[in-house]
Amino acid sequence: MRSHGCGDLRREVIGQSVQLCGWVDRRRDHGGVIFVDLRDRSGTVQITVDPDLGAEAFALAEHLRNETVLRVEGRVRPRPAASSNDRLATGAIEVLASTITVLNGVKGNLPFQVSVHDDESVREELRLRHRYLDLRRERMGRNLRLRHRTIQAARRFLEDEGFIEVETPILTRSTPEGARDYLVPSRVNGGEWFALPQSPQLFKQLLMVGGIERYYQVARCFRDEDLRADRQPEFTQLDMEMSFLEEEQILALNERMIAAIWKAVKGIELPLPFPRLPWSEAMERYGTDRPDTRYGLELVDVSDIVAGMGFKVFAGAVASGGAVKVIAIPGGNEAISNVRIKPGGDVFAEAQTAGAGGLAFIRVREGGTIDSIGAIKDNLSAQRTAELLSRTGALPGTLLLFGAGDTATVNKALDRVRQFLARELGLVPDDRANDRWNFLWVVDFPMFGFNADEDRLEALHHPFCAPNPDDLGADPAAWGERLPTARAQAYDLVLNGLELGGGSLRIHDSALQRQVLKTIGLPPEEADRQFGFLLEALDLGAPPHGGIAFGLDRMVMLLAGEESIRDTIAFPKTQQARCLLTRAPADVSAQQLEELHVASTWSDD
RNA sequence: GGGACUGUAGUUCAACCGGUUAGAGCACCGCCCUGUCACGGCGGAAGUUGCGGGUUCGAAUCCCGUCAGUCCCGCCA
Repeated sequence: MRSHGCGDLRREVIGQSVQLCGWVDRRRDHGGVIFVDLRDRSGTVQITVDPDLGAEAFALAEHLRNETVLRVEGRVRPRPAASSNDRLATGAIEVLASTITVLNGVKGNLPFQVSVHDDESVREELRLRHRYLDLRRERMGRNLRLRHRTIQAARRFLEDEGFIEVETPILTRSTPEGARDYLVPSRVNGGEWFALPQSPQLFKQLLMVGGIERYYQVARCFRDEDLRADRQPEFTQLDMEMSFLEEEQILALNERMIAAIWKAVKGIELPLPFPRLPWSEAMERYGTDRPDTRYGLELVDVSDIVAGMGFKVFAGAVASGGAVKVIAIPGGNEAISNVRIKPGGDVFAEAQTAGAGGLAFIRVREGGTIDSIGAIKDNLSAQRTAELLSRTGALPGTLLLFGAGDTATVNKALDRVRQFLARELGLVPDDRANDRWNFLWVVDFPMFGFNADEDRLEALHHPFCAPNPDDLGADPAAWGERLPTARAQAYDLVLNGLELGGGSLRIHDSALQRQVLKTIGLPPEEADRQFGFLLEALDLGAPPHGGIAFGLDRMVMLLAGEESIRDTIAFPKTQQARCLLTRAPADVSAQQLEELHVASTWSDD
């Protein structure tokens, strides 16, 4: 049907007859001569239609509309010197058309412009409803090719490292913990349900028990939770698991894989190894387990300094077991007005969103004097003031913003404020030049976090993470006591303040696995019912193993410089978890439900 | 479940404090144009201002409700 790609034509083929297929990107009709930019996935080329050299083609070209699908036969010739276009890869040549065939037309109006020259932003609702048109546009085509190159780079690397790609079930069983499951009723086994996997976690561990040793998968995962710019109900993980490796070896291997991907996709040599930061230090200095370390504004704990002082917000927070932490903003006196810190201000709003009651502040003046609200100023001794300035390293002109309360809220609020101010003050580099890809391993996560709503411990990653043996001790009798505060051999890869992936060494001892399940409140009989297959496998020669999973959509998003993973997915869903293209989800017939032994309780009220 | 923003021609946007016939670019249709490349020129058609209700002499504009999209909180091991 065609001999060349439109965008592949160069001087080398001058004089040759070519056959091209593609879409009309634009048409320029000069009355006597008509230019048609023909576009296929390789690019665009100018088709020149001259009435003297094909009356039929000319008559047809006079009424060609954008996005009409054409086959063009013609001869490649150099453009007149003055008409050469060096902004176009094919700009030195053109194709003089002898025959034009319309393969398909466009009926009615296009929902939006497709042309490569049209970078107008289009309402996302329309882009999603006519996704096939959106995919024809430059941006989405580029993103999907970039996604492909990302996956290919990972596959090449993992192939060289001896990994094999194994598919795991999409229809599996629902397990407790974690996100809501998408459920699928079983017709054959009435009243019973499959769940779509939230991740292939258990299967990849079983593959290790199965002696695969090195597994990976580009794995679709499903979670029935509310959406965000970086969360879709179905998303893709680059999922890996390996046997007989220490934690450090796993990190090193994954760093090399990330470096290989960045090299292949961006042509960038990432410096290895990536820094490692213990979780506790991340929380202390940044208030989050995925800090953006491209800029300062670190959190400073001043609880001990303000403990027992007359300002009750500070003293009370410390007395009730919480914390008082500070962000010191050099030059903040100039940059941030009181109005912005007080109720109604944008900085205040950031803290409030995170659950903080407000932000206390101190402005550092010349000669070690301070300005603040009376309640703070009047209650802060010279001694305490000096200690504050010393600990925060605050010079004159510095604004100190305080968070006070329970430690989790303080961390959360100041983390938000820190990120907000970094953007406001222009501290976040918006280019992604070499050194701006700020990778970081956060290691030594705790095994558990406390879920106040359910009044129980829950796994911070998932309940199959292996605890750190140093924290656990050798005596199994002490496990129950020592586990709740133990660190896990778990790690997250953080890039510019976003979690790119995470993993852990896994438990390969059934007694320890039972103990962990018990710790999160799963009674033994329930553990056996839900996870008996895993516990049994662990007893039948499970090797030490561990792994990691990367959020592929998010990785591609960052590589592509996009701000939503929807722009890296061919057919994404809206925030209401709908597919605007197919109109899914949708009604099914009563007969289908009956066959599935399902009755709907839904009502519109 | 909650908060915020957006919705005007096929599309991207405009329309000031509520006041004339809701405008412009691109796309579309017609005519002109032989070297453009986001071609150019002339003309034309195209609107349930998301939908429903209310306030008002008068509503794209104000109010209430609703639908859709987006961002965020909750939620997401």
